[in-house]
Amino acid sequence: MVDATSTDDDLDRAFAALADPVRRAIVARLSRGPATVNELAEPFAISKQAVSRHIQVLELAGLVSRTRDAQRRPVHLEAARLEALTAWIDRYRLVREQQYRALDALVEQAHHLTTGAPSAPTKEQS
Amino acid sequence: MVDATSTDDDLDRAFAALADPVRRAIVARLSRGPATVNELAEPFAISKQAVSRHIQVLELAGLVSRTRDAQRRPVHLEAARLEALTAWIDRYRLVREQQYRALDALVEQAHHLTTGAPSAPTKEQS
DNA sequence: GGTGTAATCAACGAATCAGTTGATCAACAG
DNA sequence: CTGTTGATCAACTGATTCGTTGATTACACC
Repeated sequence: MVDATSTDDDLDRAFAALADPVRRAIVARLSRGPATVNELAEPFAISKQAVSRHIQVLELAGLVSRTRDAQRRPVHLEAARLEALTAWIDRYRLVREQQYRALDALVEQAHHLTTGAPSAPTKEQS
Repeated sequence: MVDATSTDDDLDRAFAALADPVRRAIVARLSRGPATVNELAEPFAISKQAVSRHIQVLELAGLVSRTRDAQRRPVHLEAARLEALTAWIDRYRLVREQQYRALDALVEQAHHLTTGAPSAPTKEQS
């Protein structure tokens, strides 16, 4: 099992890496198996160098790794880092928000009561 | 019941929003209930205006929403968008990569064979 | 009205990023 | 050795981002 707690820097790089449609497409493509830079660059209307840089960003984020085959450098997806991201999100997505939502309204009311102010009857401004 | 398939732009903004330790800390804090800008700004060594902007980024990403209470603007976490992110990741994290990993080595071998080159005397998979 | 508080807007500088083109490196093939 | 292919490096530009300070809006209390 992978270390569930990534450093801030790890998360920074990983989330930032996925904040780009080209890089997400590369991840999607790699989930179906490894590919070379040329193969990955083909679907896009940008230069091969740009794709190479995108891959480097993904690699620094730990989302992919590169092996070696002669001149080729097949890129592989690193599922572990993806799981680290879901691990982070899962900590907060099962939110106990709903109940607090109602509580928030109560606190608001309480504030008006303690300050003696009448609770505003449907704020409308002009 | 949120649309499980977010647009590229939605994902861009959401992932980018989480690619910052301050904003992630805000999300973490909000998972324990709504808070005002001042409350959210307190733990950080940056100006209140900067935090306000961070919240705006999160809001544009659909990760939080703001209600209204007099001068205060309590910020609430939007769990739905977080789930949209895990939904995207989950599509690729259960990767069939491992099997392709081995296949990759085979393809490499095949390449050497078809080109008549002697393959490295290493790979042996029973 | 006037004061104080919560929050945003506006303008600015420093830093980072995505893309480009041109040169370079490394591994083959002849 | 020469040529070709796969891929990266280097330098440059335009756009975006993060933080700052100063001014401004919106509301509440007196």
